[in-house]
Amino acid sequence: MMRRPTLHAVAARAGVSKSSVSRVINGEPTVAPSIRETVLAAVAELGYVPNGAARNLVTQRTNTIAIIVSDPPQGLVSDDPMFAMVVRAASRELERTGFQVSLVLAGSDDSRRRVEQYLAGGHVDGAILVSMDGADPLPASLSRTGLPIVSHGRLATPGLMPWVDNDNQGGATQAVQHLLDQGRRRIATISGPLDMTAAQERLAAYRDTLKDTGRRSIVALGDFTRISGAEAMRQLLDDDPQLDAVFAANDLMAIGALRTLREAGRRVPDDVAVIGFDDIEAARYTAPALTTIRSPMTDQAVRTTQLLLDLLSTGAATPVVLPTELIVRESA
Amino acid sequence: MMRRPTLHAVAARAGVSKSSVSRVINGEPTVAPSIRETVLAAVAELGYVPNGAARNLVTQRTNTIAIIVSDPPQGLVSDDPMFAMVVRAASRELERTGFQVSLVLAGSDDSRRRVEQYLAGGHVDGAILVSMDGADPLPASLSRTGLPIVSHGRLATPGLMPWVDNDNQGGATQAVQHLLDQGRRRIATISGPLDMTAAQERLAAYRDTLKDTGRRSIVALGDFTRISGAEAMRQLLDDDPQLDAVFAANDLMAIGALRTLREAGRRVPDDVAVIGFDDIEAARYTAPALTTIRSPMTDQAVRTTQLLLDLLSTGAATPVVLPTELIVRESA
DNA sequence: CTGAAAGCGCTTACAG
DNA sequence: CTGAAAGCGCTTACAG
Repeated sequence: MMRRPTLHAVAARAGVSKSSVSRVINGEPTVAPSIRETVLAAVAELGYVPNGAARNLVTQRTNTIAIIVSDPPQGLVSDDPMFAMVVRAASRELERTGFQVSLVLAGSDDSRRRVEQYLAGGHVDGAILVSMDGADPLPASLSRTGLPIVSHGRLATPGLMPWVDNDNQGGATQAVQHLLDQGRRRIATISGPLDMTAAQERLAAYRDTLKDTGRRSIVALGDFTRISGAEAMRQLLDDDPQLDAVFAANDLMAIGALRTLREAGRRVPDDVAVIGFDDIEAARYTAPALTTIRSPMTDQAVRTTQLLLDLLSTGAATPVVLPTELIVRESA
Repeated sequence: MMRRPTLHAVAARAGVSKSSVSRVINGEPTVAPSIRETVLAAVAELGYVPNGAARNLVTQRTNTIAIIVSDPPQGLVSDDPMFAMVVRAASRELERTGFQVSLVLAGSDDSRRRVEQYLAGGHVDGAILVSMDGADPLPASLSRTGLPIVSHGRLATPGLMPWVDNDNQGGATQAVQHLLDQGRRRIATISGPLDMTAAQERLAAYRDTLKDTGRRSIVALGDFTRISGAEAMRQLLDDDPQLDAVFAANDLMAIGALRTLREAGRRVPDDVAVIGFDDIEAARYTAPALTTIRSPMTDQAVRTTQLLLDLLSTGAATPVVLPTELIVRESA
């Protein structure tokens, strides 16, 4: 493979100094038009493209941002539309501002260590962290690198870094209140894994809202996947055959619950009302269509990215909470 | 922000030469144990991490692989489980072998140009290309960079680079044959966008299989999204109210078709049989559960990655086709 | 406006 | 086994 042309080669070809070539390449205004022209011609002829590593080394910048997804072993990330949303929205946003995206999936302890090395090695200018697990050591260790980092989602430990999240508490309250307004009496919930802040907040709001009306909580645990929702629903039906409503902490689990209810011969919403959380695309295609809480996921990812950009430029940024919205369809 | 320690600082601290520090860092065996120890101690004390840019510059390697997703404006990628699968499987696989992943979403002409610059700039050692659109100029232009690149999915232009794909033709034939075996007489199809090779191959197999039995084709066009499947189904019902089966070229469109059929009061599979393609997770949760063709998406992504690794090490690699499997559930 | 020179932080022959 | 020196390909003060 032929070696790619360097700045030096371009300078020789154009008959000017390397400094001048560099200035033209970087669009500096202080270059005579005649020089600019010959340089540009030489660049085109040789097919010159600046070497990234050399540039990074001297400028101490990389123009790349890491998206770090702390993926628990069970694989939250795998099939969750959230993952694609975040990656896509963030990466579009970053591209618009001239950044490259480096994606890091950190699952094992081992890979977590590598992320730290990676950030410490100066490979990126900043990072977006997606870590839902409250027990995850990554946020703390990454924050110690001193690099600008923002979190997509509130962190269990406050003060580590700025974050953007949707209003989990408000959304869950809306959901349960909607069920209450419909006259539902035995309202169960399928919670997400309790080491995730989003799951904690949604469960707490469910509990508080019911408590205010003197009703008791009926809780089954899932892990935000469809299958876990189906299983939790089965358990709920065993525990309390009389229940007439379920609030699933996300749409995926609601979809699983819908399947179990169908298999058990319960009609939705006639026998049991079901409400989810997130308003993923699939919620419009379930039978019956899923009533849910819209959490602005794409928007959240965009805001997270913007927050990072702010942090990068001003050095300061404050958390933001995005409002949710009740979307009434057929299931409740 | 304090400047991070350099090799030089470690050498000074340990009282040895930079060469020795470098050797220890890189695990070279030709280092006296005593030196190794003092160096390691100094590294730990100072919290030294090698600078990536400097390393890349001198070694002419980056240890990073780009995953380039050529995302058409309509946003194939957005909500398609395929996207997450590929990114996830490839990135896990690459991490295991010590590579970083750089994710590039190339939609616009503008961003396509930037990808080329990025690759030409020596930022990565190789790339995985996900480009479904047969008219996409990216495969050709990227292949010209001379970098090792493999394609996830067969390319319209042969010979550009090695690829991995599932057996679209075989799978579609299985699907239509299954419908035929059930005694279905008017079998329609919802095709994917015809500039994508997967859609072309699936449609061609549908046509060929029907032609062999003297039946006529009934085709509606979608773009691989749920909504397009719902719309295509509506049109199909208008055009031919007598149809008794539909082969959707992917599961997402089949899910859309299911909704339209439900709204139109058609029972599935009694009135109309529906079969999809891909066997995404959601196919198990539709009502009725979706009969489909399993295309090993995760497997495909893993194989694509391995192919790239082969190419990187041996300089040669040949295309691979993965077999599909009929998964019979309730809808057909 | 232009060029010569220094330097970014590493690795790697080359002597010893 | 160890160290001094050159060099990877750029940018950026500094003179002129």
